[in-house]
Amino acid sequence: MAAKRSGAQSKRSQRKNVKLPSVQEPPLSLERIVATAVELLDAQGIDGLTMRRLADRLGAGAMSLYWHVDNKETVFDLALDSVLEYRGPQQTGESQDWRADVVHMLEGWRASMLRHPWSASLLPRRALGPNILSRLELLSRTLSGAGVADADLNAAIWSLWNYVIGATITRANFDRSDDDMTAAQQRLAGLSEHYPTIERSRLLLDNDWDGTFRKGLDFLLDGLALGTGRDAAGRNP
Amino acid sequence: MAAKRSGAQSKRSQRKNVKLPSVQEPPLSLERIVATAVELLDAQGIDGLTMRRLADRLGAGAMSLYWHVDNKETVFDLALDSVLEYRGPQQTGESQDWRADVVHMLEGWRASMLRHPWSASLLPRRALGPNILSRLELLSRTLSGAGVADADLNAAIWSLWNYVIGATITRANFDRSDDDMTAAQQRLAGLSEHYPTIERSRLLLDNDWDGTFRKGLDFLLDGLALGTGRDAAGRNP
DNA sequence: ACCTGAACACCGTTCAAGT
DNA sequence: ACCTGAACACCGTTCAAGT
Repeated sequence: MAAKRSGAQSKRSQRKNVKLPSVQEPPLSLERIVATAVELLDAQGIDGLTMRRLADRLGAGAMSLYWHVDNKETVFDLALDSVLEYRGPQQTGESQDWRADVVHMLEGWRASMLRHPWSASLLPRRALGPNILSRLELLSRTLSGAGVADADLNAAIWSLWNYVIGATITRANFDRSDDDMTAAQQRLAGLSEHYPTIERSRLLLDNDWDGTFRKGLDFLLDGLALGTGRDAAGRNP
Repeated sequence: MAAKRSGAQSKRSQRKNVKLPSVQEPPLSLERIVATAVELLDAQGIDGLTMRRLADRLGAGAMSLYWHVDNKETVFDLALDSVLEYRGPQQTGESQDWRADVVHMLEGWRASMLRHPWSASLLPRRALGPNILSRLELLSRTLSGAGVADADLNAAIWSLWNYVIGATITRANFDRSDDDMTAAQQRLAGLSEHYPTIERSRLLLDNDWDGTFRKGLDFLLDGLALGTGRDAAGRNP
């Protein structure tokens, strides 16, 4: 092994030694790259994904990835889409409970993203892949079938999108820095004259994330259901 | 269009020369650092903020910042909070239109973040600063005064939070890569057998962002208002 | 067709040193 | 008290070169 004599300890050469020659890696492929990228993201977070580190984990030379992939952005795109995998609604027949269908799909979507906490923050800044498009299509069809007026349809879909995205990003991030939250609440205790209401309701200590997600979703769906009966213009202030 | 595409020429030495000796910079201070960081973020986006670049723009040596600031994270925290500045509700007296108050505050919040498109994505992953806490406190008080039951209060607040965060992050990011959206819609055109509903409703071409934001917010507030009259448990499926 | 190391132009941060 | 350059351990990506 070419000991590179780097300035500090020979951590690098040690790493090289660990790669046993008997365990011969399968050849690189897009699938392996993407799967390993997801592993790395799950383990180290969004800043932990490094082209060099990824190649290392694949047992490949640092620059080999660039034959399979244009750049790092592409790796993010592929990893994200692979994690949002969605195989349509379970039953093809007509469901009579549109609301349950919507809740089911959105909770599943949220769960997928929480399994890979880096994914939610990534989603809004990438182009929409086929998997999220499928979810949007299902949402659209379900709401339309439930009686949401055409003029309201896009706003309805985006409002659900916004809600899910916002909830999941918030949860995924607070999850990682949990003490931030309790620290914030404790700071609040000292400032109860400034923030008496959220201090009293213990807003920042509420960690029934699933329940709160569902409850807020119900508010939103209540509002959507309200509109289904009547003309879209006829809402009274 | 500033020439972003500098091949390998003497950009660095040129930059140094530009710093005229006659213009003598005021001394470094937290305020100047934060203000310049916001400028830089506005101009170059979240990846454009670099400790070295920031110091350069301040006319200071690269490492001078570290005397005023612990690390880059701190710069982000301070820049974010400075952008969310909030001076409470306009009038101290009781308002009789809680709904207008909520809409007003949330639209202002969103507008602040859209003026600094990097801020929305940053917000959920940082500790909550005093400015957002003020907004949450106001929200809490207003909803409570409007008759939202204590048991529903936190879910109500978080649902509005989620909605605003999700909407603003989505908008800020689609804004920056506008062609992604039309590209996606054009891809859709070729795949109309897969996504007929969102193809028909032109979901991805709807760029009345403000109107859609308001409409979805109204759905959510409709749902919240629904719950105010009666017991929280008495919602029929 | 597939993989590689060297090299370039960057990063954030530490540290000893300057005024 | 405030600022600095050199240095370290990293980055993403290009390129010429290897098989």
